[in-house]
Amino acid sequence: MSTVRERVRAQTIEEIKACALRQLATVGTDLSLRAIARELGLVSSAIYRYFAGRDELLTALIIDGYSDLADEVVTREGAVDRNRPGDRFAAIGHAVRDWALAHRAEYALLYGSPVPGYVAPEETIAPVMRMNTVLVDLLTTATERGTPFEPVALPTSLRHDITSMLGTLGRDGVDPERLARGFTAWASLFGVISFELFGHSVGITGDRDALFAVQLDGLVRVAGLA
Amino acid sequence: MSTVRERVRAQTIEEIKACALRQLATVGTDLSLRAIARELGLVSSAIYRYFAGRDELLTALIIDGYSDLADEVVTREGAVDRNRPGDRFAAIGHAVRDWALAHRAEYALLYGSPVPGYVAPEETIAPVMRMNTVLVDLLTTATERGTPFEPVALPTSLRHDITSMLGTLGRDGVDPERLARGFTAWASLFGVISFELFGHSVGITGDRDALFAVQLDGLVRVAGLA
DNA sequence: TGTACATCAGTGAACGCGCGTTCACTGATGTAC
DNA sequence: TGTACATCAGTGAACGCGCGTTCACTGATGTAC
Repeated sequence: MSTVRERVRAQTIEEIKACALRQLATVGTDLSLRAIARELGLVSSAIYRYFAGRDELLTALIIDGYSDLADEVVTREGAVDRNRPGDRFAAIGHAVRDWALAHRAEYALLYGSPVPGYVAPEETIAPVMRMNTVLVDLLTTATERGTPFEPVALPTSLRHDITSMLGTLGRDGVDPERLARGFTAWASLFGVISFELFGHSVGITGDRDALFAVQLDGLVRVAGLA
Repeated sequence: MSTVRERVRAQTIEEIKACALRQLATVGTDLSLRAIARELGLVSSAIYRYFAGRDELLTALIIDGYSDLADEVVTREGAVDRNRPGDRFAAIGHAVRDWALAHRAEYALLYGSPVPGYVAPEETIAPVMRMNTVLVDLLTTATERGTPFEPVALPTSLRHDITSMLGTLGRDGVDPERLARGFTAWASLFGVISFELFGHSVGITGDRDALFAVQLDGLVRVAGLA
């Protein structure tokens, strides 16, 4: 192990990413390698020792973002009684929102408009999956415990697709109807958070926390976990 | 009325905006005045006869976007029985989604991540208000008809803020609880649509229309309008 | 209807800027014997 | 422990590019008398 060099290298990579995030926070999604190099006291071409180009850096940021968010969500949700899926959903909701408020630029990168010209490579799938798994786990528990949920009439095509997806995940036990409801709440959660972060909730109240708590209560109901 | 000149001018303005939209669709939010001029066969400085700068063009696009969307929503919702708030909400939902699918770039401009460095001027408030009014109108009808909704315990600060906002709008009749529920469904609607458009719903089903219909059904329930 | 003047669309050159990426290089850090 | 070589971080100059905005200008369209 060529420890010294390797440790320094890993550290520089972290510095570059941290700097990129700071830039995202001020300038938005169009980040500049030259500006990063400048801020780090490097010459612009030095960045290429660490990342093959702009897109590779973006990919690293996205992967880190999903991973960081998933970590947060998993630990916060893990602190709640496993047998109370509604509480678990609420814990997830608060975790996502808190993370989003603390990492606005990263949140926008993950859940805002796609970055023009950038196509996410396959490596990003795994960390996204971690997030999805949290939801599916919770719905699995709800299924096992027989938590009642408001029924939906799924058209056969949809029911078929969802069932086969659940099969792929090894979760045949979960009702497709329950998953449909759960996914609606899931997408809604990000909608509610994006509305707050992107400035569409202005003028309603100054007490953002209270508003979110009430909204989350509504979403737990849609998910059929109240 | 200097008709000829004025008509040509108005037409050129429309051409510039149309070209800008086409650019947004391919390149994303960072639009280039030079590229627009090029495509229109103009010299880059000519644009300044029509718009004071990039930001003014962006503002025009945003205002047009909200207006166009509001038009669509208002007409589609107007075709539904006034006395069925649930159906009205569903009509709104479908109208927003159809518009979003047909105007992806514009939708991202309005409801995606904020454009870095751009602050929306006051002129954008009015068209946004038209959208909000559609929701409030619907909730007013629901109130008048006494449509039942799932109760929420609003903390006093929130209840106070919402009540005073309703007062400002001249809608004192609407319960703050109902508005909270309605607004949750409203934000959720955009969340569900953004999820689909921004690629977070991949892998669930190919039948997007069916999925949305089911999700919308869930949202009508959150809104307490089922 | 005809002329003198004002308005305004569009030109073309120039300003100063920042960007991503390449390339041959220096010099320090690590490795093998 | 000491030397010869390989690896690799960082340099600095250069490439070709596109951008927003300004300015003094030409020439056509409109207006007033």
